[in-house]
Amino acid sequence: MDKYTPKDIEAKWQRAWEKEQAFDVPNPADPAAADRSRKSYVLEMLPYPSGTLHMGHVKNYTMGDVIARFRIRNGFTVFHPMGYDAFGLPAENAAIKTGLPPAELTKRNTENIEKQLRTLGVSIDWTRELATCDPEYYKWTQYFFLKFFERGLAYRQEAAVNWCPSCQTVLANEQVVQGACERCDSEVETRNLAQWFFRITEYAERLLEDFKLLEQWPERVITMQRNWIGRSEGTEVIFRVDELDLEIPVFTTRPDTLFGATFFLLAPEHELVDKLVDGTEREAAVREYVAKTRAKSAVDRAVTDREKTGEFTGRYATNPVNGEKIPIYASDYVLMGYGTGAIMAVPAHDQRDFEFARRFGIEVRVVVSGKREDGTTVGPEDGRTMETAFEADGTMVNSGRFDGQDNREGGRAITAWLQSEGKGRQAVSYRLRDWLVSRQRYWGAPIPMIHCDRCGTVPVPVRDLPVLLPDVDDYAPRGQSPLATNPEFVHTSCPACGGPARRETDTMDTFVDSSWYFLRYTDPHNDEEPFDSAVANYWMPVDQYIGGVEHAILHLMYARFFTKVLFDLEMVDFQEPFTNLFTQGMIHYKGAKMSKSKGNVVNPDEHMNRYGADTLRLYILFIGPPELDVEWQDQGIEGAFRFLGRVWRLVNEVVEKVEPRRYADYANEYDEAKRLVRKTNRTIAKVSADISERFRFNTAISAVMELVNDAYLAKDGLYRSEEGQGVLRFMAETVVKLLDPFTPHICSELWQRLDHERLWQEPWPEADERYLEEETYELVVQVNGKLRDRVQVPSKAGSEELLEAARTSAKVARHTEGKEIVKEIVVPGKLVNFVVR
RNA sequence: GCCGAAGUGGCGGAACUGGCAGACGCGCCGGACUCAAAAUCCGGUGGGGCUCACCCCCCGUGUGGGUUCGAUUCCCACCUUCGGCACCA
Repeated sequence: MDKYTPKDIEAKWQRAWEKEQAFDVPNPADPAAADRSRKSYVLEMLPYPSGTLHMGHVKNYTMGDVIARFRIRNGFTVFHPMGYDAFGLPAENAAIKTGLPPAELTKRNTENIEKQLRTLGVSIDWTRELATCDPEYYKWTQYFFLKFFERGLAYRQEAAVNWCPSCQTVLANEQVVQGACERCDSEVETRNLAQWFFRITEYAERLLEDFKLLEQWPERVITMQRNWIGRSEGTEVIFRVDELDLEIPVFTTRPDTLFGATFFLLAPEHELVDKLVDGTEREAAVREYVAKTRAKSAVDRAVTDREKTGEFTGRYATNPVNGEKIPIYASDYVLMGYGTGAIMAVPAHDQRDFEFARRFGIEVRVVVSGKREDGTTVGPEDGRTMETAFEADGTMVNSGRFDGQDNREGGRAITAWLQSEGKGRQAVSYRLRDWLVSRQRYWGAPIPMIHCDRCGTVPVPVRDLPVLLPDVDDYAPRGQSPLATNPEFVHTSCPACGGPARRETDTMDTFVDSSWYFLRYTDPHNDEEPFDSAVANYWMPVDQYIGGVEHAILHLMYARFFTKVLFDLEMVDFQEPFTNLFTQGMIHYKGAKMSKSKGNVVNPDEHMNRYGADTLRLYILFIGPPELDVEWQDQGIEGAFRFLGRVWRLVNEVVEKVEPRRYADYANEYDEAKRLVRKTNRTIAKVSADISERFRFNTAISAVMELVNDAYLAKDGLYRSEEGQGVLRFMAETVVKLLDPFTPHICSELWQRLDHERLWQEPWPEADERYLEEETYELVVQVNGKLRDRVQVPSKAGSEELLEAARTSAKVARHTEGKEIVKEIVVPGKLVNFVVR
């Protein structure tokens, strides 16, 4: 018998798959009429080509490959494409360091990644490969930008935005983590800049609503998105500044406390702040406060336990419900980005307002009385003495004609009254903000807009797309896009009036690129349009999407948003891009997540060289449940390799000792043989269920290991009879068939040696019902819930029979002797329990 | 602070609807093969106790309670770890 040499075997079968175009799936001739019931779109999140694959990628693509191969063999037409999220900062930063153009560097990296993916043996339709940095691709990204612009969904506005001083670019809210840049961890600053936004807030309600279409999404991903969108219901109340004849709306979730508003706050950035203090004696102090706030970093400002600060504007707002005039302050605990940037402050019933009021000596007026959690009560006169705000529900007091009402009901009544008076209305507020998509960096898709002094901001006509990314000499970020340094790029003529004009020099956030790539796969070479709708409607939505949970909000929410816009544009006929989502856990090493900075990275290439792709694939799935974080163990992979060696020797021995195509009729087998037939069938059932139902690859693999272990123990006896040999051949073929999705190379090789061909097309085995049931089983016998004995009983035995069998056990008798049996519990198929006293 | 997930041998992890805790793998121990080693094959391996040949008993799934004939599984409280959000009015 020859040795198991993964290198040769893997190269051999990778060549075979390529030559046979085993995984290429053409589009149907008439996609609109084609039957969609047997198609399956299996997709893993596309990699960012950062040089080499890491273990997370290996896990991701192996999992996708198992699903894809399993579905192919279950008769599905599996659509399984691959591409590269090739724009982005790292390539640009590397370019700055090495001087190599990002395009060149990226090309080199994508080629390397492709090679690695092929070495890993994933079943990809390579004819559909794409890179988001190719002009043939980003032409259409720009096209969508124009479509969004047409619909008013893309707009440019000056706003306080997140600025990363190290990346020298603005960032979307989603890319700021705890006040720091998601990429480089630098503290993010706030700057007022004119930037491009996508109006994702307009889709907030639909993004929430359509969670109901996503039954197979992990609950936590949905929860994270739901929290991010942050819908809250409340009331908009209009306060007036009579002196200046101004109206300032505020949003509140507690209209019931309106009578308790004793002051009014504006975010320091609020545009009205200027107006309120202009030319007054408070002007200097307020302006200084505003300036101080602006200088504060996002991190500092987010600290919640620092003392409340603010500055009186000298103006008063009129409370619509009682005509009371309350002082207006500017304070930095009011955020410009949420609600209206202004709030009514009710210190008695909001802890933050309470702290502010105590500090500034403002009246605290209780308008809801009730019981605190600690049992003490808060009454109408307690405003002066209370030490914390009372935020719970109760009865309304100090609230004029609403006194005595339950506060929730009273809140509704107040809202209704405001509405009838034209002084307020029911309102919904979202935490979600519009998606900031412009970046002051080089390596991205140029935003296809032109600034003309006469016509304003004008879109580039579709026929002029793509707006090609020009060459520049210097990629270094200097606070404006490097594209601005290329005069030939910047200077152009206005598409509207023909006069001289300047191109927009910002590029798009790379999350725009990855918000529609799954659609381009369906029609990747179309140069007339981004994709043919009928073709996209045929393959989409993605039946199974697999990726890291780190994209729970960013990519997954943006892609959902994009799909909904495309639905509204009537380019697709579905509202959600990914029907099922599986989020994989991370691989830890030495107690921490693998990262270059920690120096605990395990390089997949090394292991592929040493043990082969099959071993790596097998181990990475065997290591633990795919959705959880797991710990990489260096010696563990050795075990996976040993197991494949065991399979190799077992199957080859069967090939040598058993004539081809010898199968026995197992119906009348002797015990030894029958046992292995049963085990084989049970393994088929277990592996099939584990793969299809819960992605439990680890237990599927261990089931095959058990079968192989049993086979080793039984084989020497079985070789001696023809029937036994038939059973062994059946076992060997089954092992190869079941293992194929995990370790396709060695399985294809063994399948060939078993005198068959094209395992990847072989129908998935089905368990024979007749062999799933045993004739007898081990009945557990307990006394008072404690295990005392096990007895063999016939499978068909009834309760009486089981009790009888249990009673005859000597071990049981020892524990029941001299005691009274008060109860007998019989669970057929499982156990008998005697309760004694 | 709020929301969510998870705590099981020396380690990674099993246990489907409440019914044999520790499957499978790693590591370790022992045996076979060998001049020897590696590889391979076979066996053992949660802790403690005992009048310890594998007979038997007790304890044991983060902690403390509860429901139940019976709880890793359900309920309550708490502790720890990880992830998300965090002055959102």
